Amino acid sequence: MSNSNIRVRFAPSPTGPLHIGGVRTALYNYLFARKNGGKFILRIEDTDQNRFVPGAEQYIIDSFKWCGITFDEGVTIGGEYGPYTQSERKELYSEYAKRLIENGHGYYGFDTGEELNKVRKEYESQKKTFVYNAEERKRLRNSLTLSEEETNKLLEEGTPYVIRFKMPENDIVVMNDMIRGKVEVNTSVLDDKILFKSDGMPTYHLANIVDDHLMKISHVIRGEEWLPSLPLHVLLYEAFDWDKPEFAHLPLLLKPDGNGKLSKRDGDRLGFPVFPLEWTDPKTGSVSSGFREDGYFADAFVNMLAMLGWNPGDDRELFTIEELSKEFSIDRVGKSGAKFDLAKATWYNHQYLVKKDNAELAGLFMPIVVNEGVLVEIEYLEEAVSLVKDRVNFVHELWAQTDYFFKRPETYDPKAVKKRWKKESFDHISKLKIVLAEITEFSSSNVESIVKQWIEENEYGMGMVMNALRLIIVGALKGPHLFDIIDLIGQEETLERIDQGLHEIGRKE
RNA sequence: GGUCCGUUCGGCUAGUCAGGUCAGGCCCCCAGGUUUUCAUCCUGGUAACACGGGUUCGAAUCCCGUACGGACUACCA
Repeated sequence: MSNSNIRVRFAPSPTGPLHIGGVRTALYNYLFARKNGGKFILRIEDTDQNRFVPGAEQYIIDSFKWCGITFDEGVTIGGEYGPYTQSERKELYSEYAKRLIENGHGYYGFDTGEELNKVRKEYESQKKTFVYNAEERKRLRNSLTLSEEETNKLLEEGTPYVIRFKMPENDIVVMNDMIRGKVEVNTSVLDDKILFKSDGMPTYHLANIVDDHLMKISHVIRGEEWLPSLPLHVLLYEAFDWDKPEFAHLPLLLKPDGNGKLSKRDGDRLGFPVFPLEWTDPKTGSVSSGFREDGYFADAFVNMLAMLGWNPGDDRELFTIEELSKEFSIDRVGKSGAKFDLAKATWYNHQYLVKKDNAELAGLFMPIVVNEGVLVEIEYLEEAVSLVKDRVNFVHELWAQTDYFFKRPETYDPKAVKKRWKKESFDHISKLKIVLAEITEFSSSNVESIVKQWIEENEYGMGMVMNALRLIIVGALKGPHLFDIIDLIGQEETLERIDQGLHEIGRKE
């Protein structure tokens, strides 16, 4: 299926780093566009001048780049519906706000923030909630209660004003959500939302509708937190007499323990990232961890995120972003919130790590090895990585599993010594060293067959000798197939480690 | 408080729209097996339809109610 009229957008506000819930929303938009042959647009909604955070926009762009989520139009790439930053479209919005006043769907409000707060407090003290609605607007300072002359006078004097939406009274708004189906709301519970602020900027509601219309957005796919404002948005489209896009409200990403929306605090508290990339707050200097810096692969991260709320309908769980682009469908997005599960995220990373080829992993591992003060050939690293990759989840865990490939044991695990270093061990290993020294083809399989044969001929007991040998080579009872280790470190190193081990551990009484 | 949304194993979920297999899979956890060690791997296991009504021969599935949870309720998005 391909439809060039399908156009979706992701419209973040540059108020800070993008949290993984936002990344998932963007991902679903991206997948929806790809699946349907549509266009994906990145628009920056920076209509709140007070909350602007330097670097946030760049962070968002960098995050998507890391994830492999690309845009067809938008900031930094352009397109025929630009500009794609709302502050650069400022002039547009007042024009549309005024159009609403002209056609009777909007009005000027002259109440100041302080006045309104005062009223709110009064209501609160009476245990009532103030809402600027059809009832209350009759008592407040606006172009509905003021005469036309008074209104014009105030306007001419430069009195600060806002433009509000004139919410219809007692009307049923019927909406459709692609995920939830039919939703109905009575307008009498809605308020007269501000569409245009006294600072000359539109609010989200106005800017969003105007831009979605002008940018010919066909489907609005966004977080569930927007569902309560859907009636307003639908009414706005109707007030402008514009065609409405389709709406899909995605379920929220929840904190792993308990309930509630996943937040930055949960990450700090439970020790996992909630942001794709590390973020340093420009004001406080505080650093928030990122999935990338924590060692997650971008493809694993994207896969994990995609499956939090969507599934293909069968048992498959591993998908590249390209595969997701072919399979994704809004129909298969769930209705309920999904708790972020760190264990599953780790599992995903493991799956991708195992699938990566050894050369790539060795390349990623090299800086860590160098940092440990070890100089080795990349080929040697590849061999080591291939032997242990299935026992780690992250590249940074590789060192703990491979350090004995690069340096001789500094200690010999006391527990292991106690358990596996028997009276006969010194004698066995001393003799075995002579056998090993005589082998000319020092390959894993050849050494294995010679050593095993030697053990059997001498009736020493496989476990007895092998554990002692492992202890001497590795320093502990861990690691992959011992003959693979011996093969990799080589004959000379093996013999030297035996000498060192015999000397260090000594005879057992 | 009000409005809206949601509710299947500990977590992610399939199954719900078109009622009818011991409610399936993955992660986690537990046990066993393989192994010279650890890990991997293999096998098996514990474990759920929020509750109460109704419709029906039959309900996780349709309807109503209740409970619980969440989101929203700014001149923020």
